[in-house]
Amino acid sequence: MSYLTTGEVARRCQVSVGTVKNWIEADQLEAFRTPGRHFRIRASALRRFQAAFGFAAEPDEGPKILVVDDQRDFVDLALATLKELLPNARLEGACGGYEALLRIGSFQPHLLLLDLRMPGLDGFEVCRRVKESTETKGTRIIAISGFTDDQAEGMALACGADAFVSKQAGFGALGRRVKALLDVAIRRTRSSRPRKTAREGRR
Amino acid sequence: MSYLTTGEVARRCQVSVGTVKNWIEADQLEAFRTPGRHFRIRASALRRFQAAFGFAAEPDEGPKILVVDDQRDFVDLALATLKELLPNARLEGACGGYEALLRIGSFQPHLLLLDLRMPGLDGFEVCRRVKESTETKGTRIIAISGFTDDQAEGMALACGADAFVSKQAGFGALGRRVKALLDVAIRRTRSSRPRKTAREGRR
DNA sequence: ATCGACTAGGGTAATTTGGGGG
DNA sequence: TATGTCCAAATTACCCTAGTCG
Repeated sequence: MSYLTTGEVARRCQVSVGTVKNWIEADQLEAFRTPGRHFRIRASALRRFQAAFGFAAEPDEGPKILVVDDQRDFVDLALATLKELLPNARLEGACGGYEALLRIGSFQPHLLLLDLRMPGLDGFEVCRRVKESTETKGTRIIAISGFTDDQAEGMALACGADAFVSKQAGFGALGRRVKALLDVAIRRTRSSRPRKTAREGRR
Repeated sequence: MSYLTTGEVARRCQVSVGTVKNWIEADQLEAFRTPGRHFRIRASALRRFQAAFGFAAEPDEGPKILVVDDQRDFVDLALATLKELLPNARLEGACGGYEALLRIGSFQPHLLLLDLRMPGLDGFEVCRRVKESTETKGTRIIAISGFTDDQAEGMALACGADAFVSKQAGFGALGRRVKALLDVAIRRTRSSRPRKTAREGRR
């Protein structure tokens, strides 16, 4: 959360990396360098920059959270509970791994609550795929398991999960994890400008 | 797609860039500037503008087609070929079943060209899931197989595919199928001519 | 020490700006 | 009044290789 690279700034401002470097060289954006001459930008410096140039972020509509479990009961329960904990969050649910992938694409959540043990496409695989795709790799993932299963935790983290919580820990613990990770997930942009835009402008 | 340039707005509204700048200067369209004084328009601001001035909210964008195969070679080939057959279609590709599900969610194509034989998550399963979800069940699917495999055709149709084409039939046959199904998937496709700036980025 | 992912730096191409005038 | 067009200069995007990060 504290220091950003030029690429991360570029994604947030929807601009190329070279442009960010121009801004830095023109002293419009404050930055310092690592010993290897790579730039680092403080989050506070970026906020000042954005404020100065009207690069206001989208009116924040609140974080998006997707709950995934093969049991619809648990999904409903989690959605209801989270709605109280995070009144301005946008919540959706998916039942099973296949539906999860489809919905991740359409909903583009900041955070995923992902049950590991699901028939068919399980949480480990979902985790791997989400972190593999450049479009969705910024999505934070909290892996959930109903078992006290040390192996599950290790495997989930190996698949790219950002945290692991057992269902036995209760929603209090889960909620705290969610809040902690949301701070990171919102900042870490999911770049939505992969295209070489503007040239293929047709219609 | 949160920030747009003047050129992108101009294309969407079918006016020239200068006109867009006039709108901005007249405070009819909200915008901010990059440090280099280039304008950026928030997508939400453009929506407000279009609503306020009764701008047609771009009904005619052309069909969206997603090509799915585990071999990137085939995906590239299909995209290049379809680009000629359907100049105003928006084309994207996905490599493998998992990436396909994610991209179906985000791209929301009208039509899917789906290879059946893929390692991991195969085309049959993708087919089933797409037709199962209420959000995506309207997506038309052309199943593709490299084998002359009568079983594949029957299985694909059982999984919900709308058509089956063997790779041996060639792109001509595939293209005809695509056009036929697109008419069903989209009611009308108004062809709008790009202005004289039709330019291909090649190098 | 290896490895993948990312960055710096530069050179070039493409787009945008702003103004003046159809 | 609103919009389309022409222009030079500025800004931004894209491409490459060597080097850094973790």
